Amino acid sequence: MAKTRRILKWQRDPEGMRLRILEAAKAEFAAHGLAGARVDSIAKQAGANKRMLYYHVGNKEDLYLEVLEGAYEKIRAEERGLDLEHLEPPEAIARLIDFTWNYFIQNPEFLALLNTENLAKARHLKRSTKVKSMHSPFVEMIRTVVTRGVESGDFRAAVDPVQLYISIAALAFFYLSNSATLSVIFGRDLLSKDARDERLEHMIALVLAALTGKSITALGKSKAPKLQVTAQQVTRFVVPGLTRDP
Amino acid sequence: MAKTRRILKWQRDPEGMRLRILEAAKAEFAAHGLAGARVDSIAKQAGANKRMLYYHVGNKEDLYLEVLEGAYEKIRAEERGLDLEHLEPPEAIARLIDFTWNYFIQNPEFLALLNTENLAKARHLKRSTKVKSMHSPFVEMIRTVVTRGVESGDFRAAVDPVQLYISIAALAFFYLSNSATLSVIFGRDLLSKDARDERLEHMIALVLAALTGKSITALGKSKAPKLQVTAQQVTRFVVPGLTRDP
DNA sequence: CGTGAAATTAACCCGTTGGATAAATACTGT
DNA sequence: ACAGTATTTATCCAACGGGTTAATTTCACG
Repeated sequence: MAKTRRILKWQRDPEGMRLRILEAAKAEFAAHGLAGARVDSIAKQAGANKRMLYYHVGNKEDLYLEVLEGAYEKIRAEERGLDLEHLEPPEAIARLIDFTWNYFIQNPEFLALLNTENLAKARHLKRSTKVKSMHSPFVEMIRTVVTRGVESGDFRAAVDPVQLYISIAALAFFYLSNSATLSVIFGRDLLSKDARDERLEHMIALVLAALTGKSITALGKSKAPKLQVTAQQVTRFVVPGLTRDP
Repeated sequence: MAKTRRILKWQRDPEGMRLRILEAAKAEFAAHGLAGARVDSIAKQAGANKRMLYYHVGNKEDLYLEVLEGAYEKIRAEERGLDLEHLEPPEAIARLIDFTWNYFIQNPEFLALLNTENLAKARHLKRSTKVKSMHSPFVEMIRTVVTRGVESGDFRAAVDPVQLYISIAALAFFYLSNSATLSVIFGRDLLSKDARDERLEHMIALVLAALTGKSITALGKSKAPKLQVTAQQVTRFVVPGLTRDP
């Protein structure tokens, strides 16, 4: 026949479409922020029509909130998979730092989304019951690790787990989130493989030195020999596929 | 006469106008980011007309870059005023942390502007010869302080001054820049006076403990007496409000 | 004074953008 | 097959927002 046989034009795929929309939205919001994101751009990137966004998710802000919630869900899920219970306290902390670092490296949109939400003074997050109920397991993990460390004598002093958690996140987050401006200021590429390795080593050395009182190498001077837990060991242990973009 | 005597409508003030425009632009860009900022809003906030922005500065991006450069100029100027040469190494580091912390607290727009610029992958900063020539004096200050500290025995090991500089900035920057989302997540106000004091103490304790090897109180437990604090005590002391909201 | 440049205002232009409407097409169950 | 609903497409639009044009007013200087 002439009219019906014009090749199938499209097929239904609600879930798939929804996922593609959210994925595209995540990329767009991460790249341009909330105000800078373009709804049409998200639609095109999702291989869809703008109308689809409103049909499947809602308006721009709904879309944004859903993306944000998804981002928190994802990191919380991965956090739960990291059990530090069976490790010696210093190794547990090193592992925690290593995880945080690599998660941020592999999920740069997460950093951008958090910055965007903070620019908005967490306006959306406050309205999200979902996110507020997703507690990070890290605080409790850290608390028990620190307690164990103090009791075993590995650590000299106790730390508020929330402060430590924030500090570990800070050391990694700031470096990566601000790598663009910092690279310009310092005139060197902070995202090169060497620079990243050096940074990870420095962070682990700094925190462990503070906690244990033992000097770990030279506070993160790269190619250092392997006394105690070196960053290389940990890195090799946790992160096989660290390489990044072209 | 009826027509000429209608009270003076406006007076000339080029420099003043320019300053008010830049001040208003700083506030607007800091509050909404580059894409979210509204040119009309800046004009109104400056007590001016939109046309004035273009007359005195240039288009939106010129305006933004000028604001950004001004922000860097300001912090660099204050940094230069801080001489750490005559202080004992540990005190110099503590002073540096204290300065960074308080500067960030008193200039929150600076944090927002940096985040905005990083979202733009430092696109504007790269084009700014002005900023690229404004090196922070801190890196060299830190280098000499660390060297002195190692020689005097105050510090156990040398650190890359750039890494240390970034780490100090990170500990303060992340906490403040992300205080909105963190406050929601942890269910407590991280910007209260007590919380801020506690944070400052923690940062100083963390860095100095790592550098000197000596345990400074209990890694930043606030009003705590100088007895070695046990984990239980810390837990009880720090975590009263860890339970989550409604 | 009065005149010309500098500073400021008022009004308009026009592409963009978030959002809405309505029509078309694919599936599902019967 | 067929009806009814779920999904998708094709347009449309009113508001917004950056930028411009042109007219108006102030002031320094002769």
